[in-house]
Amino acid sequence: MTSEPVYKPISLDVISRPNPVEPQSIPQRHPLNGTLQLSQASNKDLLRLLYDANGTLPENRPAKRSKLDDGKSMDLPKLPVRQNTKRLRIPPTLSGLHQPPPNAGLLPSISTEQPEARQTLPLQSPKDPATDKPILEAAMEVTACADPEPALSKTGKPKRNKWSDEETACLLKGVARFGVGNWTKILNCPDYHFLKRSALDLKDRFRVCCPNDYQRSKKQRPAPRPNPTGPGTSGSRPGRSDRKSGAELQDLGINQPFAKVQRRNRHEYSAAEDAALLTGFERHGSQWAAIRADEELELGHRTATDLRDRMRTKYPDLYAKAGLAPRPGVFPKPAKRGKKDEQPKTDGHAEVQRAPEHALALDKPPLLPTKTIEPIKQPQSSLLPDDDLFFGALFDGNDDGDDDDAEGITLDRGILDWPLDNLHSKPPPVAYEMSKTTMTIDPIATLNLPRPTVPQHANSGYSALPSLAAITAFNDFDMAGQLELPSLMLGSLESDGRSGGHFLGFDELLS
DNA sequence: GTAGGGTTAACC
DNA sequence: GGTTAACCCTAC
Repeated sequence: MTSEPVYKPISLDVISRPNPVEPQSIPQRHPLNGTLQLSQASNKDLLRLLYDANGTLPENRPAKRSKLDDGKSMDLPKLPVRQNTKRLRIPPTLSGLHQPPPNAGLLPSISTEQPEARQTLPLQSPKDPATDKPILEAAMEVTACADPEPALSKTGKPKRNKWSDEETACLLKGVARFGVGNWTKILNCPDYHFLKRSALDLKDRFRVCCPNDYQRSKKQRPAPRPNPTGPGTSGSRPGRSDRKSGAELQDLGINQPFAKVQRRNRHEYSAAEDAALLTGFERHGSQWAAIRADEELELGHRTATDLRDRMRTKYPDLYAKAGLAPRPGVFPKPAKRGKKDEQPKTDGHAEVQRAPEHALALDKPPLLPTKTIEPIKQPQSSLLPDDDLFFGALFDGNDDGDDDDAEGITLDRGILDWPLDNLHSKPPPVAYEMSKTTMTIDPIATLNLPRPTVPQHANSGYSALPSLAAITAFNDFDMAGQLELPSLMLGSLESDGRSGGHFLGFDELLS
């Protein structure tokens, strides 16, 4: 009887042992509740779980951007994203601060008020040799100039923000550089500085300063520069007009007539065009190019996008019935000043213009899957107070001056100490509690997830999240009471890159 | 080519 | 200054 030599493990064996946290071919079990987890799962596997409890992936997934509303699921409120605006870049260490933290109930409410520290600046400060003022004081003046608090008049209304000569000079230089009509470019150009102006403000100001140039840009014909000897041209009120003379423009280095930004002239739609568009829409659906190419309709002078826009504007109900998203329009528009009681017209469906009854025979089945859109989904409103459904101002880099109350959120430094000071306080028993000043959210309770069967952590009072397998094991639970996984986790299941999400790897998700 | 959404002119 | 709608940009 020969005995095998005893194998002694070497360090290489230890190194080569499978990493317990990496995906393996052997099905792993949940470390807490022992639930079998999927191995080597792909995003497709995950989609199967999410779409169908039986594990079948629907072949007809929703088309791009056309969300199926099965009435069983609800959407989390999405952050409005504005294109062409510079979104604030959040440092990696701060990313996620705009999302509810895992234990939001432990954190104090976030105040939008200015920190008190700003009012308790040290009195002594080194002096700026240029101005002989304390540097801090000078800095505060600059800050106040760049972002002034809206001064209130006696009537309580914000005072008119008069244009300074410097602002006007910036505007005129910008117009000379970018052309009449490129107001946003001028506004966003770092070379020019404006005090809480919108692109509309720039246009209005230019119309005041250079009415002839503004009108000429509309008519697309050159005109001689106005009298360079004095302000105001034809019909101006001497002494009061802000019109800029040729000499003043030349002082700013503007010697050439203002260029006009390339933009097609507007053409009103005639009744015949609208009728043809409706006919084309009935005939071709949202194939705008086909409508345009339909010679019988005589809409070839409009672009496909023009036709889409007109349909969307003129007949939003028909447009929506075709499964197309309505024009965002007024969202996120700030509430009107002094008309807070009025219901803002935000959804575009409550007051849509009706198409002529004769225009479309809607008794026939629609060309595209119909989609009923509820103005407000009640479960959403139970998640967050109405006031908090608007997040746009956080990322709105284009302050047009109307968002006077849209101050940036200031995090109190004490926010980091608060959880430690309240470590032993119990979480709120309900999903959220809201008073006039504070709101706390327990995201776990809010998600209404199935209760896990695992034992709770000793002394912690909190339960571990159930495994994904445990969640998806519910085949017959009431979907109406559940939430879709938040888009922050899954990126976008619609492959809509605009949402900025991405598919998380399965191991990422489990982690 | 289409959809979503931003920009701008015109009007009040 | 607010509203509306035509025009425009860009991701997909």
